Amino acid sequence: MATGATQSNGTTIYSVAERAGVSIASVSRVLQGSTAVSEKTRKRVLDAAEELKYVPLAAARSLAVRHHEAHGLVLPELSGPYYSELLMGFESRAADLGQSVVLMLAEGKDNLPAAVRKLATRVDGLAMLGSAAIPESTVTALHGSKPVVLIAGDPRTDVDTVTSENTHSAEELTSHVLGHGRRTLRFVGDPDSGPDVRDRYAGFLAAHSAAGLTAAEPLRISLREADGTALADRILSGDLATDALVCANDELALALIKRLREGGTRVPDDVAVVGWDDVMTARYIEPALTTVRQPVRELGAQAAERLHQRVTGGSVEAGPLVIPTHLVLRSSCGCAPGHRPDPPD
Amino acid sequence: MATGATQSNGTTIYSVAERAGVSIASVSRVLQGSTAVSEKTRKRVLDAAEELKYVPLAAARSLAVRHHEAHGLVLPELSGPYYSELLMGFESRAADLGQSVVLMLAEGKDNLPAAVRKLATRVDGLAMLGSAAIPESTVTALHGSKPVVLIAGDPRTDVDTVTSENTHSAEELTSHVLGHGRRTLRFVGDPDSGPDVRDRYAGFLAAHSAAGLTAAEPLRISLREADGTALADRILSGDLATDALVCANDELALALIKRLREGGTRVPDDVAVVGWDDVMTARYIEPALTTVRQPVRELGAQAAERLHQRVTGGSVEAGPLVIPTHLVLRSSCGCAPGHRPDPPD
DNA sequence: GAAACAGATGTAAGCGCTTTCAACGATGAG
DNA sequence: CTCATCGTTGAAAGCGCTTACATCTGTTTC
Repeated sequence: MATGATQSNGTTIYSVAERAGVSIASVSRVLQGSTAVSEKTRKRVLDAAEELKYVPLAAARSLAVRHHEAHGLVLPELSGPYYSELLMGFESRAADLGQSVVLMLAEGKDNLPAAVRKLATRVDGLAMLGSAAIPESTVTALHGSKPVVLIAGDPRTDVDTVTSENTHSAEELTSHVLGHGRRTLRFVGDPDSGPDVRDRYAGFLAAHSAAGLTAAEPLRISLREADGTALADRILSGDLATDALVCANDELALALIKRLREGGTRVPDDVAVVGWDDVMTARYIEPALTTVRQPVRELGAQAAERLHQRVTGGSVEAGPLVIPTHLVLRSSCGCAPGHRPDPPD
Repeated sequence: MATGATQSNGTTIYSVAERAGVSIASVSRVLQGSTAVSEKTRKRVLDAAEELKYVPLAAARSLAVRHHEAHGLVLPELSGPYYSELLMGFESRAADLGQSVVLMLAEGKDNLPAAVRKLATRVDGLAMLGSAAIPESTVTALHGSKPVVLIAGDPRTDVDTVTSENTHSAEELTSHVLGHGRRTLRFVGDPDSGPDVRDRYAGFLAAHSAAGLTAAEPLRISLREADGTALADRILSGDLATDALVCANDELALALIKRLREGGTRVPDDVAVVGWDDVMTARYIEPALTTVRQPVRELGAQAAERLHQRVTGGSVEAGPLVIPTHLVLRSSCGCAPGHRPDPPD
């Protein structure tokens, strides 16, 4: 490593052509595996490329063919399993479709719109999380020049959207808790913080009406651990009467359970707690967390797929795409432990 | 959405120039914020670009300036917090340096070397995890044409490497467990599965020699939950005598604790269990897991930084980079609960 | 008032690749 | 033997952008 011997060696399609004793057109042809090329030429080109350690310049190809063969993906951040799963699904499908993925994390960018615009510069289309805090104006502006798909945002008709089902599962979950005889349920999370939480709250409400009950106001806190812990303290102090907490995500539910038990409250006996997402910890905590499993990976894959359809202009099955979720009953809701086996991963 | 109204509108630097009544050179200049341009021209260009919804084509710029302004990153996959953290660190630093990141996940690619070569085509340099299963030959071949940095692999001198400290912390951790009076420790994980595990096992060994003890053979299983559970069953069956398990990662430790306790074994009383990584669940499980915290995010950031130095050919502080780790003592090792507060996140 | 200069702008030459089109040689049919 | 045909190949024209370099205008200086 004494000398920076590494850098991009300046071999181009010309060097290869020369070495192989053919024209650049032929080199291009064999490298693209495209049109007919004689076996002899093919071999000579391949050998030359090998010897020269030729690495094509994607930019040049992109320029010539006028597309990037890359999808952009904007996520808020990556903590927790949710975004990771989504990303895995997206990357995997994108790769299957021959697309690279260039990733951008919103967190920490001081000028998000600018960052997104820059991203748009090098991809054929981009997918972004509804929660990534991209200004609406930026979204529509982009959408004016490149295909955009929104993930887990509000279904809408002017832009492609891919979301997972919220309201129905939330209603089902809430009804289940009600079925355990609980009556003073509280929804934990701020319905105004985003479409997901809003819809889950709507399901919470719906379950109450269906049972002829009226639901209490939501406990509007952020979806982070610290806020859950603080809320648990309020409950422990007797400040807040409840026998079941329906949380907008698992992180909150987990924090609540942990602190509540530390404070001597029995879960689920004194207060049941249910979450949303089915993160790994949900299975490990005592009591195991009843929650809702989202097919997050599938969500990502669908987004990549949809985007690709738009980019290639192929058959565009329009309309918002909604992916179903399902309940995972464990014991934190009041079900007997071992009541049902965990579904396989 | 009736018509695919969306696609890449064909506005180029020429359209903008025409609209603004200036030359393309001027447009380029204001868009790059480069050379002096009169205030008047600047405004006209900006307005024109705005009206035309102009989105530059990164490929054209890349071709002209002869670099991509992008870093490639190859990870094995994304489950668990480790790779996510790494990725966040990498993306964040890369963004600070003005680089896009194009991500590739090794998992599921049938032809990895080909995929990596394709990636190399569109970035200025690439970072990859030592554990991503890239054939050595591919690495060196790539390294011949673009800067490469290896993350969490073996420190080496022919390629840049960024790793976190393993052996020393493992020794410290093991000594700590020994200090609790445990004597039949078992190391859980396969030292041959990669440099990380190998080095942790080396520390395990070192601690034993330092105490004048001889260590038992490692329990060679994969780092996944299922294997941990299976191992716990073996222990429960009395098949394996041990009073402390030093696990190669948290996932294993967690699975072990869970199953062991389900089986009636007390942790840490009957058998202590410690892990590595400090994943989120480590704090939630009962008993809270003693483990080693890796500055994973920093690892990613350093990789991005190092790569960028290589790419720009700037001052190349050569040599492998090793980032320190530190013990997080909780109660699964035998320390009294509440023994020490969790460090803040 | 002319010369010298500085700032702003335009002209044009690539950057490395794909792809159309024409040219070529070899082959088979008539 | 000639002509059409076919499979291969090469020449060359871009793709949209950056950036020397040349040009032009308006100042400043003596």
